[in-house]
Amino acid sequence: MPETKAPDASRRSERSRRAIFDAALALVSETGYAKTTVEGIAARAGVGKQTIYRWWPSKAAVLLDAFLDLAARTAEEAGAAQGQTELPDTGDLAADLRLVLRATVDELNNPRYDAPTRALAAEGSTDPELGARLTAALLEPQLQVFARRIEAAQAAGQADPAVDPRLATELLVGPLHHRWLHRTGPLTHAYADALVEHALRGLTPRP
Amino acid sequence: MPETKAPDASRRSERSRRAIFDAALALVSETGYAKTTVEGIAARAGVGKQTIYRWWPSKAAVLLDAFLDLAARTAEEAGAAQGQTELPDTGDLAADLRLVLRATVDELNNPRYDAPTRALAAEGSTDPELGARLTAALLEPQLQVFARRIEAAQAAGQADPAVDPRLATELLVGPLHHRWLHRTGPLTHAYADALVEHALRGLTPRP
Amino acid sequence: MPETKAPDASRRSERSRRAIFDAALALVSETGYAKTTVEGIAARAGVGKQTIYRWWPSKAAVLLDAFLDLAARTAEEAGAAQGQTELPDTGDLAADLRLVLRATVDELNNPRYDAPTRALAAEGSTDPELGARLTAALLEPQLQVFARRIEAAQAAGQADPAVDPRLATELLVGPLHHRWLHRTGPLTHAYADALVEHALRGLTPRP
Amino acid sequence: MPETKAPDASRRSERSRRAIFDAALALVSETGYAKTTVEGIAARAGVGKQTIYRWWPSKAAVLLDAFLDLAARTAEEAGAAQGQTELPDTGDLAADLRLVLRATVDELNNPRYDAPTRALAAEGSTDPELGARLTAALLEPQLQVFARRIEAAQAAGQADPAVDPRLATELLVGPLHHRWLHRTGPLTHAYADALVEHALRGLTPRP
DNA sequence: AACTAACCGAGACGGTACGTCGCGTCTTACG
DNA sequence: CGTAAGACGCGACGTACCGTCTCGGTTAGTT
Repeated sequence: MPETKAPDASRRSERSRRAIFDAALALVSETGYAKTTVEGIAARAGVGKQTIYRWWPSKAAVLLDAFLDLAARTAEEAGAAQGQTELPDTGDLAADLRLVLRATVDELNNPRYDAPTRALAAEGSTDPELGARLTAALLEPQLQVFARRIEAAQAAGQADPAVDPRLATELLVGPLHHRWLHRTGPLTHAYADALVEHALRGLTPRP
Repeated sequence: MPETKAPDASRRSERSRRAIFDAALALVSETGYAKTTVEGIAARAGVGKQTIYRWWPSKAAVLLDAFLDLAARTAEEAGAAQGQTELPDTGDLAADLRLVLRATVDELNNPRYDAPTRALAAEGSTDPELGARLTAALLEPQLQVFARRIEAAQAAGQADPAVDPRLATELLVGPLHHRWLHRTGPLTHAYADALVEHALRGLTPRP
Repeated sequence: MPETKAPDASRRSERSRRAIFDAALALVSETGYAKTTVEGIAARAGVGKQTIYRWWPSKAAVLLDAFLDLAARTAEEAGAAQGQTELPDTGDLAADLRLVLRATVDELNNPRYDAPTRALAAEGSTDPELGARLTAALLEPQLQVFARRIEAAQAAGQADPAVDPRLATELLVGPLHHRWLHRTGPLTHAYADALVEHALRGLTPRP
Repeated sequence: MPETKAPDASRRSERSRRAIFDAALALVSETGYAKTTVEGIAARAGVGKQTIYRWWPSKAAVLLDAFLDLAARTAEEAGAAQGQTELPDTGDLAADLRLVLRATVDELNNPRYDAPTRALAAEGSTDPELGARLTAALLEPQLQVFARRIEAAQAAGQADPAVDPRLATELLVGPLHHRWLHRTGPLTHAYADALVEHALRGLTPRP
């Protein structure tokens, strides 16, 4: 086993965990990721540094968990009942995709999420291990929302069954992320709509 | 006067500049961007730290210039005459796009470019100023290659003139970068071809 | 009441006490006093840290008790009946002093005692409270051995009654400890003998 | 060579060196050796920690040099002209020894010297390397003062030439240090005088 | 040909943060 | 309730780099 010393998770202080998440998110929002330090997080959370290092290997890992926790709480208070993993299916594929893509645009425009998301994306692109966790926990579920809706559309004869749903998803999300990440243009609902329209033309079933 | 201290560029040591670029690229490739330090670059280049701080404001700026220099040299020895600014126009839009997108795939797969590119993308996504320089110097020219070819196609009646060439470009490049950055799938020529095909269906002129 | 929290000594685990003493002495001998930690003692003794802190206020106090215990056990198995409190009186003062001083030399040369004794002496010289306990428990009894024998000699007319027995004792023990503590020379039986001789005779040339 | 990285001593900042000495001595006097930290010394001296670690291996080494420096400065402003290494020789051995031993008593009673001296003695008794430096730099010169005077007395027929001057010195200094270190009695001029008298006369009753 | 002003290598400096160690307290589960 | 175990807040450790700041020692471009 690669673990040299496994702390007893059952004795973990929930109080500290929460305080660390809050402090981490607050500091990243206020001063940016680069200027956020483990020492600073510990001080702000009223926690010993060791308590951070006991449970996380790096600043990035702390922020990832903090962000995951934030997302989970947000989702919980929003979707609550039916679970956040499901997507709308009104029968109108374009309309449904627009809805979700517009939501994605809103999220990327939300300054509360922007800073940590950029920081995590940056760190994840460099650190493969963290990138994998990040992808699995945040990106993949979001992509699945699109992919499943497209599969449903294919089953219903509304979309070309020959197209890989995965590629179709990337056709929608890829340009959006690209524009966001490189700040090469404004992220608007109109842009989301245009993306859906042009991506769909490629998916429209052949007569 | 914005500059507090303007070093005399005419007396600058070309020898040191080269050595710093080489050291920076080597260290980023070998140990990663995060573990690369200004001190390390200076030591490896056999250069005083001050010589770095005299000409660049940050590690990222050094790496950006180093990478730009690498790209310029590579382009020079490849395209020689007219350089990378021109694009093929065989009359077959799909074929031309495939050609360039496949080249992009090859570049992203080249480990020599992978590490610095990721590092710069990461740093640029966090630091807006650097991001702007990065986009202007590296990303934008590449996007222009696509955009101009698409405009030419529109002028020639091979593509729907109603589509924003910029958006069309993002439809091609966005998914590719997304997959590369998040390592969510293999980057192959087949993938490039599929991207071109489905993006084009959206661009095909209406009967 | 001076004690804020008086643990019930009657329920104390003798097993743990022994284990702590053994671990403490072993660690001090093996790695030195400075590198010996309460945590290390607890781990080696298979004991919770709290069990140490419940009964001792500091690392030095543990070691003092451990050393006292060691001394007691050693004395018990050696002197058995009347113990170390009595001294030989053969009528020959010089011979008796030589005997005891040689024993002291042997003790200081014994590596088993050397490390803890040094550690305690060091700690005691800095921490007055501990120093007092240390002196009372270890040093004073040893000095009394000499002082009483000298008093007896004075009573028997073998020694100048004008001399303070205490000072005479220090004249014997002081140089020995000095040489040991500062490692300024070898500790041998010959040295012990010379000390006795000159302390008794003085430096004044004989007529 | 055992040195891994030798800093360039010629570029050393005298300003920092002085500030570190002052801070170290002040802190030891004010809060005691145990509570004095390298971090604290650095902060008080307005110096980076690395500047301390660059030139000294440990807190004890800093204090040793600081104390040596203090002693040197004190000696300089006191003995100035003829050099502090020489001793009085009035022809009366007892008087001369009393004079120097009384001075030693005064020094040990001086609170300015007491704390650092105890700390160094403690550390030196545990750390052989430091102890050796300490002995060589502070203790040995002091002992030489006595030893040389006694040798002169032997040459002049005032002292038994058969006695090892070294042992005679220890007979004087040992008891004094013993009493000081273990706080087993008051350090007075009377005590110094008594020591000289009995060391010279011996304990043997006069005929 | 000497002067001089800049860059250059080297690296010491005041700092900040790192990740680790040990302190002494507190909490949990067991006997 | 004493105990083994160990998480916790805390403080200091010794190290790594930061970006600034002298130091000589080359190199130009004047004088």
